[in-house]
Amino acid sequence: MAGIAIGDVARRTGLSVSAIRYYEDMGLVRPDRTASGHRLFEKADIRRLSFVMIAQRLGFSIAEIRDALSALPGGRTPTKADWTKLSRHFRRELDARIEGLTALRNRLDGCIGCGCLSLKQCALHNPEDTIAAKGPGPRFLLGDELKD
Amino acid sequence: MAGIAIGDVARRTGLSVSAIRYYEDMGLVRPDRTASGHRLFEKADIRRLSFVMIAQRLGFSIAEIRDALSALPGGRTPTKADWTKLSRHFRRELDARIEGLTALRNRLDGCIGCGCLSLKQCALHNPEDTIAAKGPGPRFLLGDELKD
DNA sequence: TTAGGACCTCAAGTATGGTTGAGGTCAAAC
DNA sequence: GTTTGACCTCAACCATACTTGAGGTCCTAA
Repeated sequence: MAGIAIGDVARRTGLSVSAIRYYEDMGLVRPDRTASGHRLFEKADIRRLSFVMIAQRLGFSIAEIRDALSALPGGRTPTKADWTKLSRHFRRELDARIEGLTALRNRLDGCIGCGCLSLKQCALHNPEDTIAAKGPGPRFLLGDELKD
Repeated sequence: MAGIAIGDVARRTGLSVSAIRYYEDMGLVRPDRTASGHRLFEKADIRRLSFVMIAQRLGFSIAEIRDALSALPGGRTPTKADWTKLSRHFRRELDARIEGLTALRNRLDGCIGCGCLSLKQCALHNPEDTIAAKGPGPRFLLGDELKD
């Protein structure tokens, strides 16, 4: 077969056509082209895009997903073992995020207990954590000199 | 005392001046003004902003935080009990998110086991979940008719 | 052969969470 | 009294993850 058109890929993944084109721009897929410029996808691309959707749902950014996908073999169609390896990587990352969030929640418990939520002794005052904080987070979690 | 200037609030919370002004625009704080237009904050606002920082770090959006803060009393300075109540609300939300993420991770495990990651029988194929999916997520998690 | 849908590119718009800069005012120290 | 730093507003800009629209081409079926 000669390849799958973008509309068919959209129907089969549930993605929008525009999102798929965007993912190509972002380097997540590299479809072939017909002589006239139409994209031609392979079945492996559908798996690839499904993986993108799952990873996004797990909270990973396009950039992170692109980095992870770059670990897939270039020359051949990825095997089940390749995908398993990739999934394990995400599983580890996910474990870390859940752990970080749980730790933060437990500290929030401590703060509920003491009612402080803004004192410098607060257990939440630990800006060095690498939790789920994505994007330009607060430079410090809590201020100091809060003696009210 | 006559109130705290925005620069002092910034120093005491670790927020930038521009972020504090942005938070005012978003309705998270409502400082008084001097006759000449300068913002005057109260100590309670510093606690409020500290709470905003914590909640952001826990992954909540400005809109969610604003909604939560609207539960605080309007006429008087919030008491420790008011803050505790608010924290418990966030704790419940956080529990739900951790739970959702854990469930998703466990399902990912199943998929690693079967190596599918894109088949319609996959346990990850459940678009009805209310997990950490924020923003305009994928309309479906996985496509169908993937028989490769 | 021609109508229609599906495809193409590129630019601009949406939302979130801010930062940065221009242009101007205010207040306290010297 | 004037200068300096902190404050003010408003508009524009950054990144992320896309969508939407304009203007045009391709392909298939009647």
